[in-house]
Amino acid sequence: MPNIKQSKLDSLLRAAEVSCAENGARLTQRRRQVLSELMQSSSPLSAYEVLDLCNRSTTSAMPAMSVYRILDFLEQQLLVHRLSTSNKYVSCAHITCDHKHFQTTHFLLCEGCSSVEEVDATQEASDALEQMAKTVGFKLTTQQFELSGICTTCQNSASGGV
Amino acid sequence: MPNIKQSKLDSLLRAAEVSCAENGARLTQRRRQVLSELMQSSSPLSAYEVLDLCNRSTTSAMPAMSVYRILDFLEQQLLVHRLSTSNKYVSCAHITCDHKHFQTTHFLLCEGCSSVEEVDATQEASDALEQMAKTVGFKLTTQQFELSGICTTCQNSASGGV
DNA sequence: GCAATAAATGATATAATGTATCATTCTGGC
DNA sequence: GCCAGAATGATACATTATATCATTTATTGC
Repeated sequence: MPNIKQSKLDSLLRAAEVSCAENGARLTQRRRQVLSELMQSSSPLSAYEVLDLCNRSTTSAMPAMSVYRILDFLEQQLLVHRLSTSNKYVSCAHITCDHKHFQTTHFLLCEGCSSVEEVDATQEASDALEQMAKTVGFKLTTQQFELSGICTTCQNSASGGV
Repeated sequence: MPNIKQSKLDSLLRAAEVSCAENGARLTQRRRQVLSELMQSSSPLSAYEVLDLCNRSTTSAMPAMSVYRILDFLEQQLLVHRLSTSNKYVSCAHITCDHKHFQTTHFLLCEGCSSVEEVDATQEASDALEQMAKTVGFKLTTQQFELSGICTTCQNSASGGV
């Protein structure tokens, strides 16, 4: 389901390439391929789903091992995020902007269409959660959650499908 | 690591049995065994870790299938919780009290000792998160998160281990 | 340009995790 | 005791993830 234009995809990939270069890393052909599949997907993909997509669009088969390695790499580069509740991956929504990740990015998962919205935590939410942890003596290290809900589109089309 | 007394364990299991009975369900031998292992563990356990523990303490081997079925059952009965970030299970901290779960229970995971603290969401936190979702049109369905941090004990023993 | 080195990927095997399916045993009600 | 339904056993298999070593591809110094 290619829900973005080719031109948009190209500019995203170019930005990702620059981002890698700044870290002294390279966005190779394979990495670009994996990232591209994630960018074109409207919902999170599992490692093997990515693998299948890659092997569908190419003649040379990629081994599972490579996908896991590449996903790890892309995650380190903050180009993709791993959703721990579903064990799936999404491409970062902030590749083209100068957004910095401070471990306060949240993911809103739509139960209707499986789409994902990436949002920055509000100060109020961060404070409230920190305070909550504090009452039992915990010191939070990361604040990155996955919240389940229903997106605008699915709320309107009451059926809740794609 | 049996970090609770036998008497405490017994009373927990008795409470669990009553709780099941109220729902017209039964806490069978196997279910009791699985629940007991989780209660005695100071940290979350994976399905196969539970399986190994069960098969260590009994002569008759339990198949993996049973563990998954039983964990599902116990989760439905709200006697155990599944931590989605780690795919592990913990026994509910509120079995003996009259606590009701409204999908607003959070889990604080200690990165030092892997212990888990189960806390109720504060009103402030719930509101702040709901508000945050609202800004992008999301309507939250559940609020149950897993927050990473450092517990009191590990903060004090600066080493941070068990 | 070319060898030496490091990075990335390929290839294979295997470990770990989770589920489908049907057979068997256990339980409570009659 | 017998029956219906619940629970568990047993087997096979699907899915997901990792370990390991070989090979290819890029980079660097010369």
